[in-house]
Amino acid sequence: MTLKEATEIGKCLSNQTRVQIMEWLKEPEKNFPPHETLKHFNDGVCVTYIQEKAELSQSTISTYLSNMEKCGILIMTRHGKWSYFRRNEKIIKQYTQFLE
Amino acid sequence: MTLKEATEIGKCLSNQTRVQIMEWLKEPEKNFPPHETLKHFNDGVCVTYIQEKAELSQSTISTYLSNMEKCGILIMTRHGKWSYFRRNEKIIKQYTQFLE
DNA sequence: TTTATATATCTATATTTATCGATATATTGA
DNA sequence: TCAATATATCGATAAATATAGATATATAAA
Repeated sequence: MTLKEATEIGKCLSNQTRVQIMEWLKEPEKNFPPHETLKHFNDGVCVTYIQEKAELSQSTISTYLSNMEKCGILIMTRHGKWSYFRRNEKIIKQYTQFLE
Repeated sequence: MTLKEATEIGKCLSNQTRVQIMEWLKEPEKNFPPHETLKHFNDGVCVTYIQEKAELSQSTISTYLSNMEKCGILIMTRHGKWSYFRRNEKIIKQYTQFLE
């Protein structure tokens, strides 16, 4: 992991809501209602559920999640009209190892 | 570690120079000249050396280091007119465990 | 005690980020 | 095809951060 990549991750983790989202996504089944279409959380949680729980506008949360995916800490999977986001544990591990 | 505390650390790690400083402080003897007064790096590196290497103004670096100490990732030790800064590995570990 | 040096703090301005509403795009279902 | 829904993107403005120079403070050295 380069300095630049680590800094991009740091920027995503410099806002309380975004850190909170990372925490929520550790346990989707505990923090979110079940999806109607997908019967599991294997691919994470859809934007709408995250937005409702965060209580910020849809556009704000969409931008957050997009940037968090761009820097690698989230993985997005599209199913039909839904975008599901989950943690990218591999990159998160690389980041924490970089810091230590 | 609380969400708030983790976010404060994230803010410190959201700037390339500050992340760079954290990296430099992993190996002070490799990245900085020896101090004239103190003959070791046990307490870290003085502000002036960090400032010169970072090539930003003294006030900027002083503020950076002060904030990094406030959120816990650095430890400051004062010796005479010098302030020495070193990594706080314990808090860094707590932070990375929080993220994982 | 005066002077020099290291660091901290204050004030100001430029830049970046936060956040929203509006709108565009994509997909599904009627 | 058309309407509804989910998400993404755009444009604007408010708030926060970056950064410097000036100045204050603390300590050491002369």
